Parts: sequence; structure tokens; C-alpha cells
Amino acid sequence: MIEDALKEIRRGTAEIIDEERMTALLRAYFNEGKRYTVKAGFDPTAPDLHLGHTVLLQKLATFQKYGAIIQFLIGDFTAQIGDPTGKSETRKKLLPADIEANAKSYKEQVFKILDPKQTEVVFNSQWINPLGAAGMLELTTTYNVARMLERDDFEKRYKSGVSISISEFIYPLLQGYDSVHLESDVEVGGTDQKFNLLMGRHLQRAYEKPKQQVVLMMPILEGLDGVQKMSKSLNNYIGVCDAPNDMFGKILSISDTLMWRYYELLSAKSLQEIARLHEGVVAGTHHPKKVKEMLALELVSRFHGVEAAEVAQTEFEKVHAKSAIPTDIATFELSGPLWIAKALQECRLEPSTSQARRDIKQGAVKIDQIKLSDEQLQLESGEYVLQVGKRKFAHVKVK
RNA sequence: GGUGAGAUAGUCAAGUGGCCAACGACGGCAGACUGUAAAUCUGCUCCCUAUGGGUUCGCAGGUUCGACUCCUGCUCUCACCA
Repeated sequence: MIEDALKEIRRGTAEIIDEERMTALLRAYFNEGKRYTVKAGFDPTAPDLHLGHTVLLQKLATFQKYGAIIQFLIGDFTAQIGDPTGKSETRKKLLPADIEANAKSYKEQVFKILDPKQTEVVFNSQWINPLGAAGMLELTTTYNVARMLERDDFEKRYKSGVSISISEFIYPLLQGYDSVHLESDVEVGGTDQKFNLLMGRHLQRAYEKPKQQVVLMMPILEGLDGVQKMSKSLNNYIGVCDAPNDMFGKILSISDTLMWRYYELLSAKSLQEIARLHEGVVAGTHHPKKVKEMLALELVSRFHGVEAAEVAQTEFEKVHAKSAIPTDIATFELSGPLWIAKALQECRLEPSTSQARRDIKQGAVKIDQIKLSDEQLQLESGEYVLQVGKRKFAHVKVK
């Protein structure tokens, strides 16, 4: 029992520090029903979650299965500093109203994965603000500059002479102090957070807390390209709030190799089940596409419900396998007669008429399913379905 | 503070008086192939109803028939020196 739990907890992790203690926590839960706390920190500035973020959430959900109370920490105080990546040294102070709104949006997204009954949402300004100058000073005495400079990005910047502001030194300390205040048993974070996560252990000792948190690090999820990390700015992400059809399509568009990675880090299926699927594909008894569809179905259901997921699946089949026209497409009303290139631009299928012409030349444009070859075509009044490539559709009414 | 180097399209990066809307790579889009993909191959990749026109190569001027390429000033970045 404990072994199984440990296996699930270990699944997909990059590193766990202090597995012994983790085992002890689980033993106490299974034998005596003793609960323990797992902390995870989130930045209140970005409530738009994508699947990369949900890797952590998924792990937290696993913990909830095995007796954990999640301390869902919103770093409203630390957000003012910004985690020192060297990019943005200081950030704007968020208004309380914004933080509240963001927190609300967080909850909506997060509780699709986490059990609200076993989750405490906390804000670190609650205990950091009362700390005051004295408390802050005390905090800074627990660490020294030389060790602070061990942190990778600090070290690099220091060596190359890029400025590091004092407030950036405070960030890891505060994040660690959160663990002191919350008396967390476990903290979960990305591998990029290692330094900060360890700081929690260090400070718990420095403040003479009886326990030191277990640190569990999750790898960074690759984006749709399978190489770079999933991120909004790289536009290789699957957003938690993506429409079911988009989400389904995006998941099906990942490579077969990447699919297993997603299974490991995102699926709620057990490791055995996944292993069985994998063997099936290798042996040729399972079609990889079918297996990928299962994954897409599972993930879309998680965020939009089973029904919506099934609709997305049939829709996907319809559009891609049978190359039919999707059900829901945007409608535009334009006045004609209208040059086709202009119409494509107006419907936002193309960024410019120049691009539209190029695509027509290449045979990428279809009107009512029929490939268009005449780039001079004028649309007379009537209704048309315009299509560019495989995915972009628009319904046009020309008056 | 001193000296030197550089700023080119989404990114990297050629070009150093006309052949330049600007080599190439990556990215992106599209076509073929497929399982929807991935891999591979091919085409396209500033704007404009367009065998032409317009606006681009840090910013502002100047030289020239003609400048991304030369000159002057400005802004910013980097490297070395102190």
C-alpha cells in the first residue's frame, strides 16, 4: 500500500529530496490516519494556466489521494519582487482587487483538478506583512551572500557583472519562510525552483521547526513542438481554458513520442495501465492514434466534461478524417461584389491580401470545398464557406 | 572616464555604391505523403488587384543620377582598458 503510493508520488518526478521522510509521512497516514501538508506556490499575476502548470497540480492531486492537505499558496507578496530570473528585476505592485480577481480565476481552474475540501488557499502577504523590519532582518541573518550566490542565475550574473538587486536576494528567503510559517511537510515545485525549495528546508531548521519539508521537483513539460518548454510566449501551449475542439486537436497533433511524456505527467491513469498501452503500441495491437485519442479524451474531459470531450472527438473526426466542414465556424457579413483575397483578409483567415494570393496560388484556398485557382475571383452575393489550409474556416455572407 | 566593435525583416545572420525587398539558417504558413500527426520532400514567407507600384536595413540629416552600403550628428548595445 505504502509502496504503491510512493510509486505514484515518484512518478514523473525529476528529483525527490528526503524520500525517507516521505515514506514516514505516508506510513503515519496509512497506519494512524495522520494527515500532512503539501505546499505549492503560485504567482498571482498569471492566472491563465496551461497544461505545463497542471503537471504540478496533477501531482498535488495524487498527494490528496494519499492523505495530504494542499497548501495552495498564492504569492501575492513575493510577486512584488518577482522571482529573480534577471529579466524583470522589479515588478509593479498588484492592486488588492486584482489579486482577488486573479485568485478567484485560479480557483476556478485549479479545482478542476484538486479537491477543494482538501485544499487551503493561502496568501503569503498575510504573514509576511506582519513580519515587519525586525522580522525581515532576522530572516536575513539566516543566510549569507556567498551561499546565496550559489544559485545558478545569481552566480552567472555576478560573474558577468550584471546587476543583482538586494531585493532579489530576499525572494528565496521569503519563499522559504512561507514553509516555516505554514509548517509544510512537503513542497512541490519545478526543477527551476530547486534553490528556493531547498531554502524552505534550510529555514525550517534555522527557525528550529521540528520538521524539514520533503522537496519534490517536477520536470518542465515540453510544449507542442516537443522540444521547448510549454509556454505562452512560445505559442506551443495547450491552455486549460482552450475550447474543447482546440484542445482535442492540439493534443492529437503532438508526436507519438511526446504522447508518452504527456501520459506520464498529465494522465490520471495508473502507471500499469500506461505501460500496458505502451506495450500494445509497440506490439502493434494498439494503434497509436487510438491511444492518443484516449489521452485527448481524458484531458478534455477533465477541463470541459465528458460530453464536451466526446463532441470534440466526433467533430475532429468529421473535420480531419472526412475533411468535412466543422459545425461551429465564425460568420462574417460583407458587402459584395468582393475580391476573394480581400474577403479572406476580412474574415481574418489571412493577414494580408498578398498572403492570400500566395496561398491561392499554392492551392491552399477552398470555397465550398472546391479548390480555388482564380486569384482574381469576385464573390457575388450569396453564402460561402471559405477555407485556408486544413484548419481555418469562415462562413461568409456576401450582400 | 578612455578606446574599439556593432545596431539588417519573427529570431539568428550575410551583404560594405547599382544585379537588393535584401544570401543563408531557424521559426511560421501551405502542398504532397500519412494516422490528425511526427519524420521526409516541395513551395512560400514586407505591403498594395500587382509582369507594375509603395515602404523597409537603429534615428536625423548630407554626398550621389543612384546608398543597407560613403560622410556628419544623435540614441542604444557590446568588448577591452582604468
